[in-house]
Amino acid sequence: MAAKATASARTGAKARALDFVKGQVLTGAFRGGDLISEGEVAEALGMSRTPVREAFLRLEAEGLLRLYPQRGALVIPVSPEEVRAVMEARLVLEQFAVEKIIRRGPASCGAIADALATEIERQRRASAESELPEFLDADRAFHTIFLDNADNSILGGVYASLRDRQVRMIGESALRDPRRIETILSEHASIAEAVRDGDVVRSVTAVRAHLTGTVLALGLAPESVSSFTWP
Amino acid sequence: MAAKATASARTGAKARALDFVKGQVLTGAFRGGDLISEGEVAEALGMSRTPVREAFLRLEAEGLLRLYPQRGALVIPVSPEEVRAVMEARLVLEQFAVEKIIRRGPASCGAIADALATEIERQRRASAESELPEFLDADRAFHTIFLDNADNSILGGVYASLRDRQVRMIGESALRDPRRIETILSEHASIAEAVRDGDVVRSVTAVRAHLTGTVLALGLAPESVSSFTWP
DNA sequence: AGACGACAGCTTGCATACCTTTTGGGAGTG
DNA sequence: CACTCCCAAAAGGTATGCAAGCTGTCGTCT
Repeated sequence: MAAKATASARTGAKARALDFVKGQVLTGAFRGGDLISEGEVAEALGMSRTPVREAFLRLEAEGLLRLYPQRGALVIPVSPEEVRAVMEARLVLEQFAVEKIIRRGPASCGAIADALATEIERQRRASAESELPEFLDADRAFHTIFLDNADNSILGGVYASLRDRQVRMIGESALRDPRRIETILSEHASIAEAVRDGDVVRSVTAVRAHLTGTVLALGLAPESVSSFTWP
Repeated sequence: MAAKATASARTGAKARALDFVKGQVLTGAFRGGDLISEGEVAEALGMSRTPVREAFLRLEAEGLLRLYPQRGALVIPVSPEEVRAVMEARLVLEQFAVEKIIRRGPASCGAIADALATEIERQRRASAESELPEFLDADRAFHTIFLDNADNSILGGVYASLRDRQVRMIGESALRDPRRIETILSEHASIAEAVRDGDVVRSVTAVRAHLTGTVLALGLAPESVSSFTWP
């Protein structure tokens, strides 16, 4: 549900307001701690407060804003605690999804591995051409594959909102280091390989290692993100 | 700080609308498949459409309604697939929480076990007096203890919304059988005991068994709810 | 100088009015 | 008899107006 950026004109003012505010928050144009008002955004977009109001409400439910009565909308500042919680949640969900997919049998493993390989290739190309947005989108797609194929729309929806938040808190900061990009590609490849082999333990381990790497790149203590310890 | 005796009146119309619609959906007064309109609810509550609209929006985000443009709000019918997804998600989250809590050490295990025991006692009393709402509330409290103590507000929030949905889909149907109540109490006791002992494997196993029991009581195939298979 | 209080400006909360879209039924036609 | 077209009723989408609440400030009193 996150990627409908360009469908603005046709889909009513509400969607436009939602995309706009969400975009501003995710890209950091609205910074954490900022207090924004409905009228402000409404005027900027040339619409009335009503659609903006609905967008605010939605974003509050998604955890990006906090609405203070009669005061305004606070862009929730990213706390280290929230980063930790998001990464931990991602770990739990991805671990679940990977294991479930693999246990479904070798047939589907192949298909998934193919999909993963496609995204890795896209990411490699983006990396070579220094297309950061494309790289990030491919990264998102890569990880989304698991949850999209885990046959659980509820957890899939939760995961999507997690990714939104993570994009915001991490941004490109963790990718400043070119070596990090290489590492990501390599870890992704390991995951895809383990999935293709249908090896549950290796796949889960690879996912854990990858996310732990991200946690480290964010400057957090790896122990802070506990989860299932595995056989 | 002031008393909230007049809570329903003091809190705005938005909250009243939200409580009303949510209540109607959860209790089944609005049935799955019903198409309700803003004006309808607004008139019933003696307020304008605006607060009702906001309530609808919120409930859509929570997964209870689906808004069709220019048509109305559909009360999402409970599909077997959704029941399965909810139970699977609960399993994933509770398993995560229990394991994390126990790994924190014996000290906190004791405190948690005490809290669990309190709720079990409340449930036992409610059962003896045939206070079904009280029983359900204690059940909710029992399970919520895990997620509330797992130090992950994000997953905690997800879990809370899951419980809401489950209440709606299950209702009291699964409790028609008095033997089921006995089973629940016994399974809860097993969980609390394993937690007190700080035994990870036994605790997780007990949680799995309990939720699997619920799945069975709902008439679903137990294999349909896959999750981590454990050592 | 410091503290207290009233006021001005901004914000949201809710109501109301108007516009657009959807849809269901009825008249007319093949 | 079935199909199509058209229109009117109804619902949501958006805009706007007004009331109420919170903040910060400025002036006055002690």
